[in-house]
Amino acid sequence: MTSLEKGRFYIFREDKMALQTIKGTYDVYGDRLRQAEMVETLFKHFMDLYGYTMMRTPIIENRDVFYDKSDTSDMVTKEMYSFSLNSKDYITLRPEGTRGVVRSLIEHKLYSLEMPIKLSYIGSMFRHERPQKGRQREFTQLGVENFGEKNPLVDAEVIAMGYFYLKTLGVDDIVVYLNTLGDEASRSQYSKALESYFKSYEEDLCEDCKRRLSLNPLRILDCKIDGAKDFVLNAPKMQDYLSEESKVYFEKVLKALDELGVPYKVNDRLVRGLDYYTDTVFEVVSLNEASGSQSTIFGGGRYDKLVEKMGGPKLSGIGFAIGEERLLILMEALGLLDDETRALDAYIINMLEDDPYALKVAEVLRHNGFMVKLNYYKRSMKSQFKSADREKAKFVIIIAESEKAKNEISIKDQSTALQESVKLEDLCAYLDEKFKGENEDA
RNA sequence: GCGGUCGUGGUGAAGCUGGUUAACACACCAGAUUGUGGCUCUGGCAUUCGCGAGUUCGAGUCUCGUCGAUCGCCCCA
Repeated sequence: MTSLEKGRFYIFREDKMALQTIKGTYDVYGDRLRQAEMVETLFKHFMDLYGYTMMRTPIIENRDVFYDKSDTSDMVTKEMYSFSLNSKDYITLRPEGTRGVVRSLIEHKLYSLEMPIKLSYIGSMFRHERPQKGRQREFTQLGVENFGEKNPLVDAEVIAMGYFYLKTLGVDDIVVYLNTLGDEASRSQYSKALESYFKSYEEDLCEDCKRRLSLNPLRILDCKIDGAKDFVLNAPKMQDYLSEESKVYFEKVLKALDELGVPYKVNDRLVRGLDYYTDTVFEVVSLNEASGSQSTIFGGGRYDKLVEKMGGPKLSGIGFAIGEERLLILMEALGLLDDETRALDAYIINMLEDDPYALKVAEVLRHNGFMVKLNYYKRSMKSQFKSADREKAKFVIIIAESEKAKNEISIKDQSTALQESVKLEDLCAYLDEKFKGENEDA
């Protein structure tokens, strides 16, 4: 076999695997796409209500936008899709949205705008993880970022916005968890205290926690294996390491949420995974079993040092991201997604062969705002009626030689089964009249 | 990255200890009904069981590999 033959063979059949989506990625179409767009449309509406500006940043960024030597999270250390085209400059598929927005904020000096700066985004994120329900390698986040004003009212507004967004979608079966990690100094102090405390129990820790001990001891607190053990429950408490300022700040956030009617649970073992969080952190968890083990619908927190760390000015920030696919899984379980195909206004049964006449009628109707499909090729009238049923057409229009000769069409109201003849030039007015009546009834 | 389960048509699936025409249902197409559907009846619809190799006289059924899905760990949205 020559290399050319081999090559051609390869392209067409030898490796069939090349013809499927890569692991953890999916094609989205039809009902599923409409549902996703519905969720996104409401999100954009909420952004208008709360004064956020939508933003699109590139899906690929320089690796350093995300990569930070001090960052211990798995996301940064082992889940990023990074590659290099010249073995020098590394490019990364964004694993999250916040850092791209911060990069943009710094690059374009958006911080000269009036504070707070409210930005939001919708887009694909990429993480190289083992896929499972609610966890894909390419997934969609709806996120918000709020910069430049450190104020408990801002925290409360951000959390409330996310909560009311879910409420408006009809989502319940959720719980909002809140915690405060304190400022950076108290967080690292606490972290050290935990490390030395757990050091003496090292033998009793699970394998994962042994690893966490030096990496991020806070995570031991919410470990599923060790979390319930006595020595973990008796570990030093965050509260004892918080500055008075942080405590007061957190109290104010809680009070504002009470005022707004946002239910929440304070969970002092809530530790967010990304290293840049400080002070207020929160997540919304689904209690529905359909969500499986990936039950966090959205999560976020305050990140007052991130902008500065990335080379920008001292600028506080808070934000969250919603996992769109997880949200849709929950909504489906709650029966909030409808699969209704959109009903057609009219379906044209076309008995003419090789004649654009019916197409012309369809165009006239479409130009007048009616949703129309038509039959293009020779099929029995019976099967064309079946198509009309499947499309849930409100009216069926029949066009054959006799109609064309008289310059009219036959039109049948599917709800009443009444059929009449209408002059072509009167068709739009006829339908307008019909639909007007229908709307008044509704 | 680790462990468990699974992979048959457009869909849901049957297929027993390997045996040779791959059930059944829904959907779809055609006809009965040559310009009128949603009921009924009749017929059609998987050269093939994710992909590849092996064992065997013979594999959808066994073995290995691989790809994918799923559940849990881990991680996080």
